[in-house]
Amino acid sequence: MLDPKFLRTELEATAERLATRGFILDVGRLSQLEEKRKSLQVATEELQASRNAISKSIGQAKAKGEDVAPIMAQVGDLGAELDSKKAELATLLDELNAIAMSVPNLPDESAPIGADENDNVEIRRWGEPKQFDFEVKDHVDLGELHSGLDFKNAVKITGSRFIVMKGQIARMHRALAQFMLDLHTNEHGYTEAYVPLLVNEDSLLGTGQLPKFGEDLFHTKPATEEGQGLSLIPTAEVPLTNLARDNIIDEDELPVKLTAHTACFRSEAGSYGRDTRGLIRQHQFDKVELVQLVKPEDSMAALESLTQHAETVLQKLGLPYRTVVLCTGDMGFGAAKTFDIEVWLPAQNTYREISSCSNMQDFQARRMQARYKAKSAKKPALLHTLNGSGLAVGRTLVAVLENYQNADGSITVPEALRPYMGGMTQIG
RNA sequence: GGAGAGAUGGCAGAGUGGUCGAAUGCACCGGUCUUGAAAACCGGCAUGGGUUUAUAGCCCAUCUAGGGUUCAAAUCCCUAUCUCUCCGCCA
Repeated sequence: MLDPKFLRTELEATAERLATRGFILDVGRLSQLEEKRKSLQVATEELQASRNAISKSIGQAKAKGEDVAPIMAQVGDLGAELDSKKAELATLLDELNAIAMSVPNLPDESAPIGADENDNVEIRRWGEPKQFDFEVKDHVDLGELHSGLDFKNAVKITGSRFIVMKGQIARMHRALAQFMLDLHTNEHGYTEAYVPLLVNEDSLLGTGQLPKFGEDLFHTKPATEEGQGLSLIPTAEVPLTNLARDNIIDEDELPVKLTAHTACFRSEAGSYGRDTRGLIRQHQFDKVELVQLVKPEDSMAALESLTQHAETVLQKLGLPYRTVVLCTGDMGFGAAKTFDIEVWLPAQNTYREISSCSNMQDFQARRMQARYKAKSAKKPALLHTLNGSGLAVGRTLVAVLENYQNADGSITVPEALRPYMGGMTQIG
């Protein structure tokens, strides 16, 4: 949620900045509603003030044993008038709030302006894609070769875009998650967390999945007036960031750095036919998430370090990657600035997204009322929140299988992973 | 699943219809005292919103949440959520 002041006092400038990300703000409607709100709210509050004053004088008169009938007469139909004004105001505020909750974050000045992913800007590369002197297999073929990836049974048990893993492949998947968690907790200063995989609507509103993107989620109940029940998390960003909801954190405790390994669930509505082969796009996948809660002045530096933390995973695994900064048109709803990390996939002969690291600034914090108290400050101020994948475990498995394959179809185990696989150096 | 009790400021905890946004204690901030600290004493200390040049004043709202009764609700009624105790069940 943007600072409501932007929508009141800097409406035109705000609309222009939002347009760079392809969001059209209905300036006319908004200023019209805002004007109405102002007069209606003032009128309502004045009515309330006079009602309060009269009620108070009734109380005082009664205490003195005076006759309250004349004062009671003053009340007249104040109540009815107040009720109708209140109801009118509530409707108006609901409408304004619905708009406010649906407006995406303002892009940071440093985000390149562009329309879509073609306008993203590569900022660095690490590692050289390995040259293979044989025809490379993709991870689906490699997985089947080792009886490790079983798409058929997943379809039988559940449906498409699910996976059954077995044997050494399943073990490598587990090893990857363990390796990532240990790296982030031991070397990058994150605190490991175990969190619920089902969350309530307040949490989803807080991080921005709701109200606009409910169809991307799995809900435990069909959506009704009463709600949609609990929802499966699309990312651990939701429970981790919501830990700060309605909290005032002491300045001394910042930055808060949290990591969690969870399953993530996405309905992938509207992505029919995209990445249908393999593990790239699943309804259920594992991810190690990184979340930071920081002071506003620290958030851009925190985004750089958080991105480095994610990149370190790929470096330790020896997987070539590149990092791009997303243009304004390609950023997520709540992000002010985002770096995507893309890992080299030899079978696709391209770099594919394996992590997305974003600075949400105070966008989520405002929705969640996640604040901190500085010693010098009189009042608590909104935190800045950041999150990133460190990394998507399934996609990392894909990258390891494809990048570490040998001519005979065997897979060399990356050195960093061996301690987590009982010292094993090769699969198959 | 059954029976009962409860939810108040950062924390603890008073308050059962009318100057209650809320006693008191702790914590916190400032001051006096002290070489310094502690103790003691004095003072301050909720949040959101509106209006406004103003983090000045004034006003509105908030005692888990949502409804209701009333001129007036922390206080009475209804519903939901959560917590605790006992019983049952259970990894």
